[in-house]
Amino acid sequence: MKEVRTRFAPSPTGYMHIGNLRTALYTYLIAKHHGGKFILRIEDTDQERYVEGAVDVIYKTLKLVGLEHDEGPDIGGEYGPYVQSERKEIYRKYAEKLVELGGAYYCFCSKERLDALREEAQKKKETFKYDGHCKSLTKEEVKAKLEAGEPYVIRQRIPETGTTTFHDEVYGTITVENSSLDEGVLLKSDGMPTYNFANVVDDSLMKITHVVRGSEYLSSTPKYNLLYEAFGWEIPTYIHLPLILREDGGKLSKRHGDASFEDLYNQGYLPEAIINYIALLGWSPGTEEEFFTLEELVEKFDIKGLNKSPAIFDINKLRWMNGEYIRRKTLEEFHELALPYYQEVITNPDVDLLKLSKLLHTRTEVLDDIYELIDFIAELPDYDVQLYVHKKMKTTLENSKENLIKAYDVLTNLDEWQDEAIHDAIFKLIKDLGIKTGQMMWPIRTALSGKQSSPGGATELLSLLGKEESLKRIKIGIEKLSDKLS
RNA sequence: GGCCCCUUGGUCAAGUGGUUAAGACACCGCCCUUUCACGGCGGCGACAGGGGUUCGACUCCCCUAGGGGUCACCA
Repeated sequence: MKEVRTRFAPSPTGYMHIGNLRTALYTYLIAKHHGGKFILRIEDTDQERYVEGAVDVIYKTLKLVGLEHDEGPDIGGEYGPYVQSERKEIYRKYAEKLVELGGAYYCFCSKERLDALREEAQKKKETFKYDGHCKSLTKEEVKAKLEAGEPYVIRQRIPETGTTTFHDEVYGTITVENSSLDEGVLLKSDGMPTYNFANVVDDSLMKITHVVRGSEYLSSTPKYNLLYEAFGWEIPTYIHLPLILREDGGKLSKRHGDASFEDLYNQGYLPEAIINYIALLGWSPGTEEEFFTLEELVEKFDIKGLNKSPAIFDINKLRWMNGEYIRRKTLEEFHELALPYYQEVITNPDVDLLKLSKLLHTRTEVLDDIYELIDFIAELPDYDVQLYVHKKMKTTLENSKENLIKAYDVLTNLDEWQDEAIHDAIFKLIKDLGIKTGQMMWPIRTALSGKQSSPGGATELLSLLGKEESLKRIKIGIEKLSDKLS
């Protein structure tokens, strides 16, 4: 069997949404599973959509998630160049050859004429199809127009009758009427090819064996087949992927502000978690496992597990999975990830950051959660005293105040500010007073955090904030309660 | 609208003629517990509808409905 070669061919829009990323992933997996090559090609034939720095976004993303390509613009390869705008002459040559072969023809129709045609079709509620106006131009007429310097495009010639059939690995065999196919532009008047032409030429020239792309290309695939046939080229194996949809069922797009890989990454989603999650959107290993490294995916990936129906991107599950990835890291690894967040907001030098990481490790699903988790450490929020009242803890404004005062005394006299010592001192106090644990712990925790919930209980927070800050906050709590009660 | 594709719980998703129709997320409850989280246990919840085929359909066929894609000198 010949070497499997797949390609990921994004257009540089500066935005890689997760649908694109998943296509890249599957494309990579298919190649690597068979020990083949994964090629990166930049499809920048639309000069108007050129975005500065967009190619770098692609490199950066692929690198972050570990999808290393074997050939591409940055590393070269046997079949370069790998940027379509640099292959302009190649397309022209093949377009002209296709005209000779009878698979295409020159078209000199103006934009105005085309627009009028389109408008007319719309009025009659018909699908627009080029009317073949220039199809019957004689060789001489074409030559004359060309020599006169008239702008032109090259269009694909499609049989008026018959059907075209292609086979897709996931969708099966699909047949369409040739009469339903539009004779689209292959070579634009600026000399650049359209995607429809460039992808076929490049895939063939670059010896791509498996064409992997989103199912939005399913409806134009018959035209590509006709092109391959006209050139006498071998038709690749098609693998169309089901789309990933937004929560509301629409297609993912930049316009709708759908999260790109970059957005997710910046919010603190881990690349490996993102990859793992999207691998499972549209594909199933057929087992109950759901945690996979890239290497494992390479090993387990099988086209047979691909789904036909579109999948909705569920940020909720990604969140959970990301949290799972975080929890599976060692404390030290997590600490390293969290440190930059701490440094952004925490100025109190008494705070033991490693201890903080211990508390946040199981409470962080996405790194950005850390901000909200630690905000109270930097500054005690201006909380409502009603926070002290907790039914289950059996606390009231009155007993909270009393217990806080008692705790303040005990803690003030505590010299050894260590977890165990703090814990023992408070529990001794609770025992001496004969009250319920929560009646002491809840007020302390509340005074320390000023929040309904906090990462860690009273003991942890006392230890974390340090003696000085802790006493300060308890005092504030006592004052707040006194004010309210007076 | 034409053409193409899709249809198992809110979401992902196993299932390929005979199953109590898995599992995961979310949600709910309980346990653990000094809040929250983690963890443990349990619960809710689905084969879009209608016709066939068959001894028997989630599984095969047809129709309807719903959803999606595509109809550019964008990819």
